[in-house]
Amino acid sequence: MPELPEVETVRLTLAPAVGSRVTAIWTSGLPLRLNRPIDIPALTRASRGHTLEGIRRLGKYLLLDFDGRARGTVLVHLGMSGRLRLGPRAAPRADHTHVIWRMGDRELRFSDPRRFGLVSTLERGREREHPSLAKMGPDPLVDTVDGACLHAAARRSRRTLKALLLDQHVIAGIGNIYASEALWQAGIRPLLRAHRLSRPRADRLAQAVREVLDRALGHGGTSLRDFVDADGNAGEHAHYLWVYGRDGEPCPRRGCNGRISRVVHDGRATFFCPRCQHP
DNA sequence: AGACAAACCTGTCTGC
DNA sequence: TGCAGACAGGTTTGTC
Repeated sequence: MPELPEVETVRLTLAPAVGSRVTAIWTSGLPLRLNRPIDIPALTRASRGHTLEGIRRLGKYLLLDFDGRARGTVLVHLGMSGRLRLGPRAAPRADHTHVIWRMGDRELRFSDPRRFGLVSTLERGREREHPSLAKMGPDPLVDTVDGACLHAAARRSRRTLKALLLDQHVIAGIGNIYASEALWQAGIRPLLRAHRLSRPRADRLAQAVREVLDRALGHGGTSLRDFVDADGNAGEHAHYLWVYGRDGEPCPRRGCNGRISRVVHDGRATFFCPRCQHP
């Protein structure tokens, strides 16, 4: 489900929880990503009895920073179907709820039907020692992801550009939807070999990545099915997608009379216009 | 190195 | 109406 704009939308809508103290924790006991159980003692140490001081995002990961001697951070990844919701304690519990942080008369709840998500803990200042974050690349909304940086990564890779964009070690936060969208905006074929990307086209692609993510964030993210923000609202960006999920439809680029194609690459649906996206 | 498939799991949609 | 199969925003692991 969630790529960078969706995760950032969750982060922004979770802001009202900042300043709240966790009074109790509940977990389902079911394992999440990789069949790994949640480390309940570590989660308790990091958050119970502590006040949520702030929420950060690194790529598709959220980091919930708590105060107290432990200065613990709870790491959350939403996987494909994960949700973080903030609501009244009395609200009915959604199916597949796995973690609840009680905060006075409100609760922060993590639910995830497919259980591809992650809830873990780490020590503040040691983010980069966590295996999930250790090799994470720059984040386009926070760090500089420009043509120079993209070109440098591309020139030493013989993979396709789509695969490069999806590699979180290269750029953090792009997923399957926005990889196709950014390549369409830049007018570049997804299956072009990365090392053949010229510097001017790298500039265009870097610009496209930023614009695509910004635009989606402005719409509160893309809800194809599952995604909702912390208040339970769906994002609007699905109405504005140019190519993702639109195979057979006319290319939306002005003056282009092509039709959107769908191919499967690396086992994932990839959408592009064969007419205006050049190899 | 990188392509590919399978694995993790549930829900939804399609076609018969 | 039921059932089988395909497919889904992600990441990890293993094989070739």
